[in-house]
Amino acid sequence: MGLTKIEHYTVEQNELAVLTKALGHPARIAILKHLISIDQCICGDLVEELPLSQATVSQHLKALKEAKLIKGNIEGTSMCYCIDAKNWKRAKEILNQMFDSYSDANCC
Amino acid sequence: MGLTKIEHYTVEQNELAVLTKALGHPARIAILKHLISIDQCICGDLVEELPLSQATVSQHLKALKEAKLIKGNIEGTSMCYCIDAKNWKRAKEILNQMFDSYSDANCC
DNA sequence: TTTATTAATCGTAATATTGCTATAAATAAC
DNA sequence: GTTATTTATAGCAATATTACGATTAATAAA
Repeated sequence: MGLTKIEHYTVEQNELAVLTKALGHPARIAILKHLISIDQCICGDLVEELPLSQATVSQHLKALKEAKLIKGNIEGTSMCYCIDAKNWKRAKEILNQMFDSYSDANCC
Repeated sequence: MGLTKIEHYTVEQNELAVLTKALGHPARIAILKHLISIDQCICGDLVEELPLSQATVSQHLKALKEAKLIKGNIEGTSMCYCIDAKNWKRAKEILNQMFDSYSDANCC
């Protein structure tokens, strides 16, 4: 089928899944790390950083934007993509909430 | 194509991508949360918890196992799936390493 | 106005994922 | 041995993802 029935899960579960799914590609990880390392960015730069075509990089940027991990501002003739500070923090929080809800089990 | 060329990225980037990709489905998030909440588990229980068939749950468990987020031990006639404590900690660490490498940019 | 530059989108193809039913394999209970 | 129980796997169909080249749209430069 290939169709995830999101209505069967909680809002929280879907939020975490959407977030991690957006992170789940090395190119998108690479984009985020690059954005972090240089503090700001335009897409042209990224295409040179990545082993991908301009169209593919644009698609990955769109995915990151939809997950609100980055935001894009028009900067004259090009786009300035940046980490979305607010949602970056929230992403970290909800992930750590999950990680921290586990404390060594007494089984296995 | 649908084929990610992992050889074009760093080991670190691929590790993060593999981890987050494994987390990127609400059913797998739900499985992890359930495992955490009850400290131990057998698959039979899970099938009743989730809106999925036994076969599909088994597949998701396999994905989580391959990402080393959980481990399965044979427990008599059934399987005992648990959070993989060591790798759970590592997962948290490498994700936080990324999250913490960002500190509010001075752009946008 | 014409010509670059930049980034998004369209169309396409290959591969992956999701999910099911049916089946297999392994053990436990009878 | 036969029959349940439990989990994994095979096989299949539908949808999603990844990636590309080509095109579009918008602005800047000439």
